[in-house]
Amino acid sequence: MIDIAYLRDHRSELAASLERRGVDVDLDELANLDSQRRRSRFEAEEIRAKQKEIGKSISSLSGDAKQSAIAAAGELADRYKTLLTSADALDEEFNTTWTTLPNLTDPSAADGLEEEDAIEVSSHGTPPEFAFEAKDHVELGSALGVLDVERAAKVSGSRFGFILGKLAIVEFALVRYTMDYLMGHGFTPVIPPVLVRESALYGTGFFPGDAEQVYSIPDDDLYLVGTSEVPIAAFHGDEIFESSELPIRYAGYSTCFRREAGTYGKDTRGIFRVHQFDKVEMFSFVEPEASQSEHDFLLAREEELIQGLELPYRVVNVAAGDLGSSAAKKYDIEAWFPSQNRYREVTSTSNTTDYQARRLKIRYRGESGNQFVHTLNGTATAVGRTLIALMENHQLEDGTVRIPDALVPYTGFDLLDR
RNA sequence: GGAGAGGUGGCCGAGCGGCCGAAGGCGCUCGCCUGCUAAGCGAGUAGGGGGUGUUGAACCUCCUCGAGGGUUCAAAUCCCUCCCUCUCCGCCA
Repeated sequence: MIDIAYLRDHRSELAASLERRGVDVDLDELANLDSQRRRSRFEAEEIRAKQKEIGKSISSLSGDAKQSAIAAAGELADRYKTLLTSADALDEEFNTTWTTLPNLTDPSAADGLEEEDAIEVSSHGTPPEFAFEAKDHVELGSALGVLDVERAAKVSGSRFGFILGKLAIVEFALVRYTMDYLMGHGFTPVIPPVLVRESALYGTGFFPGDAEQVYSIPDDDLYLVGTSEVPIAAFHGDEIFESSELPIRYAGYSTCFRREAGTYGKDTRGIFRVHQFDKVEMFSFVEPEASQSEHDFLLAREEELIQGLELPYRVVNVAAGDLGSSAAKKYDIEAWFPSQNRYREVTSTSNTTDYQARRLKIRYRGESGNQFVHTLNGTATAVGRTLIALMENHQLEDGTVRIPDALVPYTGFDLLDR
């Protein structure tokens, strides 16, 4: 959630940010509501202070004086209760709207509302030219017996896959490759819970906005996370760091679950868009002054990781209207997918500034008192899509796949074959 | 799943209707002292909201002793519900 100071003192800046995202909110009305709720709370507190003052004197009084003090305090207590109720109601009314507002938009985020409005920042490598009829990952994987989406449909429905044999080993290799690399850059590996309480999703900004994308376990009031960003961010909820402890960086490995509501008919082939996949996610807690450089740092890690896999890719600056509620700025890395003849997202890194920290109450002791940290996240390796990119880009004429040198120490083989 | 115990400040731990946002200890910070270190002495040390106000001073006030309700003029203290932790038993990767 955004600092309320923007509503009170920098309203035009806030309005401009919301407009860039295509969000329509009546800020004047919100500001009125804000001052109303503050006035209401002030009135309630004044009454309460009087009530407490009389209350304190009661034990030292006796007789009629005592009785009339109790009566007076009782009357004030009733008034307080009424005033408090309306102050609470106003707070709730205000928060209902305020917490749905997306983060302030970084001025350097690309303009536009759609995915297509993203601006290419750079590109690396060149798409492969095949001297033969290239296959897509489903054909390659099925023929090698390492990928089975048909039986997955039988067992679990559409948008699932079985990963088998050597391809499963490639997953483990990718994860270990990624972890080794990130540990060398100060990240602590984490395997977080994938079932979380509602508060973790609310705190990270996925609730209430994106609730329809999240699997729920109603019997136990738990939710399956769509990314380990959720449990890792919430890991330090309600904590106050010493500034000497920052930055703190985690590399979380988890399965991710996504309902993919509203994507019917989109990316239906293979395991490009599935309900369940594994991912290594970077997550940083930093001081506010450091968040921009940290964002660059995370992007650099993503680039080095994908370069190590010898995949052609480009980096795009995501458009303001496509950022999601918590990101102020976001870069996507899009790898080349030969079967689609275009670049598609494989990783993404967001600077969520203090948006999640404010919701989760994650602070640090700064020189001017406690303030909110900034949080950032970035995909290190999204296993499913990376497996596809590896297969499709490094396929050989006989339907086998070359394993890039960086992975061979982890796979123990240099060719994905039967 | 069954039986019991308990959740208080960074940590340990007292308090069981008002003088308690909370004794004491540890830790930490600052200062003093001892020519290092250890020890010692003094002071400080929870978070958040609102108001007056400065612009990164101060003051006033409210809330918070697991969470949410309730009783009372007054709740860390009494009552209810929930959550969590620990111990024992059972089951289990």
